[in-house]
Amino acid sequence: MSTREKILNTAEALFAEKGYEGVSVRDITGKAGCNVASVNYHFGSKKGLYREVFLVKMAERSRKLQSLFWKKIGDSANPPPEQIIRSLSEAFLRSPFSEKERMIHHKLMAREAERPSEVFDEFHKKVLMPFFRSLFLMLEPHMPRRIKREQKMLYLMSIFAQIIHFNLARTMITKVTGQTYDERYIDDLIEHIVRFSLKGICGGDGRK
Amino acid sequence: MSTREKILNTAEALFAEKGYEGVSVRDITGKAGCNVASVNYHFGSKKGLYREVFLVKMAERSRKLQSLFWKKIGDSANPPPEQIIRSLSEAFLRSPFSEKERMIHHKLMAREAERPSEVFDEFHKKVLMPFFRSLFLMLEPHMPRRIKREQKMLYLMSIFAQIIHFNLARTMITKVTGQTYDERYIDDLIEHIVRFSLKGICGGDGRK
DNA sequence: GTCTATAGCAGGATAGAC
DNA sequence: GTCTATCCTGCTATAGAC
Repeated sequence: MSTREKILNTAEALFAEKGYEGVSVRDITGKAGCNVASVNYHFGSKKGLYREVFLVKMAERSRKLQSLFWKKIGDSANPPPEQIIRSLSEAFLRSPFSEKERMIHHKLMAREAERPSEVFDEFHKKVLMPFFRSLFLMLEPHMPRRIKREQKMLYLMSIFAQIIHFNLARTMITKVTGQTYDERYIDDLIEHIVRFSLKGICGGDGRK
Repeated sequence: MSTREKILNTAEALFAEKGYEGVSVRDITGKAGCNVASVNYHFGSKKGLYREVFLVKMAERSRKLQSLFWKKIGDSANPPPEQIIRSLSEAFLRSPFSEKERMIHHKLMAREAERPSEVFDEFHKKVLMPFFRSLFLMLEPHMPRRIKREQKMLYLMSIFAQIIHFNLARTMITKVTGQTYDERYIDDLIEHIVRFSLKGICGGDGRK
């Protein structure tokens, strides 16, 4: 792996773990096994490195997650809502990355959702928004008819709220439930999100 | 207001906005209008100040939120699930604080949920856990019968996931939905959380 | 209790050898 | 491209006058 890549990988792990300000260039280069100057050589500045982490690593992973989702959906033009929600939950809670990488992804994403940096606007427009839009179009026919379009959007947000939260607030959840966060438990989580959200959106058991 | 209080208030606003590492003692004392040494005089260290912010300001607000919730519930021994969810959403999304203070509270809380500091354990045991427990006891009878206790706990987590997320990811939500985050919209949010979660928990319209 | 002054160190960034 | 050495700024914390 090139120095550039090593820095990129180390940096995103540390940024996710401790936040941008919580990490120094020396932390990164130290852990990556190269000298302090290399960050400035390759990325211009610490800020430039963060930007690159987001626009390269995060965007790449997002595209992978999205294509995994579409693979689960298959080529059905009109998939049942249960399949949509389950595919979404599985894509974001289980695969195709290591659990460490999944955490990195969600932590960085949540941080940007909460306090967007300059990079986020571009990322949002190019990567997130198109995906949200097609999800919404698939789910919208299954929602209650009478409510407004803006309120319908919230149904989608509620699903993501759970996915993000169950990925992030892991420490709190294990404290509250007393469960360990293993593969077995993640299956339970997915099952729960599907059951809860399906009823939440469609009411009843989700069948029309 | 005493210097001590001014520091405490300024500090929590800044910690919430930029995170612990993103804020310097100079930022805090500068904005609070006192000298740099005052933090060390009153709180021993920057860490001690953070600790105090959490154990005093956060705990205080949490107790207020919880007692507000109980007031909304009234003295009914067995309130209907809709009332529980609505009271919860209203307590955490609307009142009794300014919108700025509500954001402070949720940002600090989310940060601790994600990456707990030394203070959090104590806070969790004393403030959060008892509240979760009584909420669970009230909601549990309305949940599907067949599932395990640990999975039932997740129903409660799903409600909090939404409350936290709709408070925090405001920037993203306004971007996605195109809505402004005013009082009117918050009413919509509460209405949505109640509708979605009630169906999610009980299925159907929530009536037994 | 509040201030100034300063110690002592860690931060990001750069220059220049190799 | 990679390294060391170094600059300078800004950090936390403390000493000591008032």
